[in-house]
Amino acid sequence: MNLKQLADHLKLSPTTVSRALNGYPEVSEKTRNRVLAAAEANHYHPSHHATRLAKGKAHVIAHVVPLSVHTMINPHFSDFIAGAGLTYAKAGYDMILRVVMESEEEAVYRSFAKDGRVDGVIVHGPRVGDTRIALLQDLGLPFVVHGRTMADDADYSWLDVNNFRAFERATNFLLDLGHQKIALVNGFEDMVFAARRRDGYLKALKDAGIPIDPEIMFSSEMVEPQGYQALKKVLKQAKAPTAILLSSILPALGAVRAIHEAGLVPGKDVSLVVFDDQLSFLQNSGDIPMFTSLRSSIHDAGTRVAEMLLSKINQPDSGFCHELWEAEFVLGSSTARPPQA
Amino acid sequence: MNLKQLADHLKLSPTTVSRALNGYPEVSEKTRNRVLAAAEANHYHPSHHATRLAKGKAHVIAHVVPLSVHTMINPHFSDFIAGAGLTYAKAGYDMILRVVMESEEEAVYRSFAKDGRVDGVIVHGPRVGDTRIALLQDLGLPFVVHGRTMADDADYSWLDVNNFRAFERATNFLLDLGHQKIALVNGFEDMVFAARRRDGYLKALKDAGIPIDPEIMFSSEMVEPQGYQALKKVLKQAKAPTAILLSSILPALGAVRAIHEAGLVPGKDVSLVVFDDQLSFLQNSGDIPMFTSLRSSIHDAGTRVAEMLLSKINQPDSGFCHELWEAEFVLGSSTARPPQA
DNA sequence: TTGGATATTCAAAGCGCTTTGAGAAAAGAT
DNA sequence: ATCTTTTCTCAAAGCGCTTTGAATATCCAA
Repeated sequence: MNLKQLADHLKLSPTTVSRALNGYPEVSEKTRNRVLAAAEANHYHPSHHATRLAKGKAHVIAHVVPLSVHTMINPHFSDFIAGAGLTYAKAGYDMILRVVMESEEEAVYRSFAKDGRVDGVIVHGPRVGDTRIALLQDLGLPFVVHGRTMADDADYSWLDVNNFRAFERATNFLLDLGHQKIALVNGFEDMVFAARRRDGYLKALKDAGIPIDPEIMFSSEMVEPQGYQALKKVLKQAKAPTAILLSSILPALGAVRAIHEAGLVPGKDVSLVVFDDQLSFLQNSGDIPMFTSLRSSIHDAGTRVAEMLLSKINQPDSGFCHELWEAEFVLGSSTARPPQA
Repeated sequence: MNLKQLADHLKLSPTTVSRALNGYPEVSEKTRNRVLAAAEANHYHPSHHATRLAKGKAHVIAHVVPLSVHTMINPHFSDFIAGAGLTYAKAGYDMILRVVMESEEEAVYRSFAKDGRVDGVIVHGPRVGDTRIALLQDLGLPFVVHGRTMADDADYSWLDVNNFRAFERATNFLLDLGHQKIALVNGFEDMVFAARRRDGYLKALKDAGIPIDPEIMFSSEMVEPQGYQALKKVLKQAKAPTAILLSSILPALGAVRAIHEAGLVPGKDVSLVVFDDQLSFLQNSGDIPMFTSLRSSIHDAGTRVAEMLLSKINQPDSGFCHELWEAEFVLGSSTARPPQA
């Protein structure tokens, strides 16, 4: 059943029926109720594509997910999506997830900008020297970035966590406890967030006059085995680090595993500080959480980024919006003074 | 630039341009090349909604993700999506992810069926007594189920892992090693896959004449703390289980943590067998994998389910397709004979 | 040279909705 | 009772594409 048929059935014009359905004021209450009832009774649902074509708006947001060599979706991503997706759904928007090879990403954005299938996109995980932002600005497709570039972040909207500060702070905390040798288990440092975290860590070390040791700095995919392998390597060193800074709970779990296997106790022999995205499936909570951490909800970030994009779409002329969230410091049971201090 | 403008610019009719672009034979090579070149040069991208309206097909698949009270997306889901999403993208389909509250799920399916916005849907995580399948059959919306119901699975397409067999086998393996007391850390048992796993476990115990002990059977969200808490509880029992069967690597990591904390060694004092979905961010691999497991790639399942749905959409009259995958048994280092055997 | 077959191109009618501009009906003012 | 207003309803023109059926060009054999 389409609009015309419904109109015929009601002996009304399509115009009136359309208006009644869409809540326009120039239709009497009596007629509106008749229309609404008939629509309900006949299971009438307006054709999505016809509506979109006529209105010129897609009511769709796209998340383009470039698959790297790993053919994986970052697990942090699923919580981000949960937050964003719920926001879209509430606002009557659909979310399309486009999984593409990295090489096709640009073409996808180009077609999105031209074919009107989406109203805007979210840019995930900006890399150092990322070209996507310039491209999107060029194309005029509304977007919000989760994260930001290393510089020039004034002329687009973004939401980011203060990664530099978080890691600087975490490092200082460990230094204050007396740790002198602190390892870093970081994500890929071509990602801006990881680069900033490294810089925060280096800044704190430098301020404390502690030399940098590349042997205890790791940078790769933030997964469980990453932490395991890094700790395996580090713990066998002559003068092993007494503290480890980790970029995610996932490698932290691997680190704990390696520490246990070495017959050591985390939070006693080796201190751990973790950046905690509050992944729903890896809660670090309780009265005394397992890990001392810097905490910032990636789920909430998803929600907020989605809101920012929707408001940008609905008020295209509003300025750029920037939010820099500070991670919350949470004392857990994974940190202590270094053993012989 | 739209089709008409492009046609005007080429001094051709929209008909011819459309045909040239879509590869119809009744247009000369010369003209086709002219059209293609002009489209390229002018960055012409056909309007998505206009195309869909005219063609009557959406070229979109929806995954409806009901959020339970937990407001989380199951992490297993992200790997499934990666596989499915890539398949859609290759076939020129879009994937929309609709995150909804459980209560709205039915309304969403109804509108999808009527408004033509999607060509088909994937049903995730069927529950015992699930009503979605009957609804979709009723609505005539093409769908494929990842998993299946407890009975009546002949009249719809599905892909499932033989969960019963996998857990029966895992239990038997532990029994053969000499374990007499085997705990089960399972997912929510209103989910069909979890119910089947439990049944396989119970069957093996029953065949071996071992009494069932509800005190060592757990059923909840498959996350890291689940395994931790279950093991905490179990290890303090007078006659603690010597082996644990776990439904996912996530709780298995929690279990390892609890075992370590108790001063015991996994794979020696306590044996673990895990169902391994081969989550990309929690690889259980290597020469000797950490966990003895039953392995079945959820990523591959996503790929295959997507293929099944696409072929169903393109050949609506083909029959139902059923695939039951057997999990692969992988011997790791988390199992041994029980301590004093 | 011509008739018929074949290869190309086109005008026009959808697809199902929204929206503009007008007209008819009802209500209020004089 | 007449003239404005205000309410309500409608016909028709899009939105940008595809597709049908017809028309024109081109080709070949007779």
